[in-house]
Amino acid sequence: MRLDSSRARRVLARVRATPEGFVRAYGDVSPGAPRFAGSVLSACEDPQLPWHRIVRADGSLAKGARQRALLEAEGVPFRGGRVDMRAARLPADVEIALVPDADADADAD
DNA sequence: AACATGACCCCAT
DNA sequence: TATGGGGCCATGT
Repeated sequence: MRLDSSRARRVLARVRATPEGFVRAYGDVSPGAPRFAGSVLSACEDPQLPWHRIVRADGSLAKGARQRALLEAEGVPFRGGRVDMRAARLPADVEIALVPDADADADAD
């Protein structure tokens, strides 16, 4: 797996652009090829990469308890065993951190 | 060039 | 909400 390929770099860029306290789905960082995102993260050994902020579209985690611990440490909200996507998911095309507005959309719908 | 695999996603039970 | 089945794309053999 070449992490320097155009696609891989695009994925990594989005992963790195995911602000602390938020998450994005595989499909968000790799539109059309969510599984590719998984391959990239699996291959990337960069300890600075916030791989834990990438979760499945339904909020479930690929790396289980370890991933959950990292997310909870950042304040990512959970609902049952998965991330509360409604509140923590970042729009697919956002590349900058936003000021969290907690209850704004937390109970709105 | 064909086949198998994957840190997935969606729709229908 | 939980399961099952089928479809997707990019890679590695």
